[in-house]
Amino acid sequence: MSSEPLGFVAHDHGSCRDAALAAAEETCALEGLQFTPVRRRTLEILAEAHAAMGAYDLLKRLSEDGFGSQPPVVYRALDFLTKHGFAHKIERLNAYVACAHTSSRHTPVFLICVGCNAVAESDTAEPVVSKAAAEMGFEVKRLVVEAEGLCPACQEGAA
Amino acid sequence: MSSEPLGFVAHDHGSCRDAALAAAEETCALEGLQFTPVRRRTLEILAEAHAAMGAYDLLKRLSEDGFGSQPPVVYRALDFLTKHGFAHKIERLNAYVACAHTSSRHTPVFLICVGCNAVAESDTAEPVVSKAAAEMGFEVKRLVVEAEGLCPACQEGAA
DNA sequence: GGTTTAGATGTTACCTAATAACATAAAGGT
DNA sequence: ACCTTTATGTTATTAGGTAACATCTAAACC
Repeated sequence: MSSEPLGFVAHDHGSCRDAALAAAEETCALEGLQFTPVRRRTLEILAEAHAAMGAYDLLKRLSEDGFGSQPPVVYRALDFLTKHGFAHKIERLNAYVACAHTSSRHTPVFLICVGCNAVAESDTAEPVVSKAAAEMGFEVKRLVVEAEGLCPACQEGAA
Repeated sequence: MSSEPLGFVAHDHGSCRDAALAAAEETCALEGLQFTPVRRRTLEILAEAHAAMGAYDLLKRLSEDGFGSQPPVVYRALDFLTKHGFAHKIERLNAYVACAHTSSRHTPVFLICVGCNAVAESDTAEPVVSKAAAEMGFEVKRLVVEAEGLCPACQEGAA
């Protein structure tokens, strides 16, 4: 459960959740951030799902758990989680995932399987773009790299 | 107007439009695709705007021009244009741009200026991801690479 | 202890993005 | 001419996201 790419291999999602929560808890304590019940629960749901979830699915789960039922509830929690790197938005899917790299800040690359909707997170995309950007004098603040395709299991299924 | 990165330099948008339309026209003739009035007009609007446009802004323009006024009208045109590479979707913005590389198929990298909303398109991102993907046995079908930041002009403005 | 203030949570109301399902109208092939 | 495919248009609905405002809680201050 270190920072190596987790990929599409089968594994225990329970320990993913624990790791994600523990990491967030620690960071929040360190930086004086409020890891409140909604925020905690939101991350927990994401980490357990271990897949990209839409904001409204997430919201339904939250309201079933006794939290507010209106969109701002979930969007504020997601703002917090993404701002501090505990979760990421998958732009291609308008959906959210718990961060799989509990260690530190990074420029994630997402691999989205169109067969089973699993999402794997891998590190270090930075170098790719910097060349093209530099040529134009463009200063990169944030980078989105998302690959759609087939994970190993779904490649077999397709054949 | 070749396939070199156009970037954020000032240039004649009129000739961009002509180039984009000519290229689409040619490809459609070659491949037996129907470059119908709505599709043509949609690409034309995008190419003239020379910026990312939301689907609903585009739709308003189309309906003012006498085409249908309901969402599917524009989404179908956009499906056609993006499927054949005449336009691209900017996932980060839920918006669409005419393709700046009239020549051939490519894996575009988009540089999105958060200062002025200009979008530049550059080529070749492929190599970046292939390594991470290969490590996990992931087969990439489509790649989204979008950098947010500041273009040269807006960097000066910020200072 | 009581007060002020900032941050968090909840609501209503609304806007933008996108798709499903169905009817009609042209093109294209035989 | 006839049939089939592709394209266009509609209505209706779902998903994604934000603005504005009221309330509550917890530090921080006196």
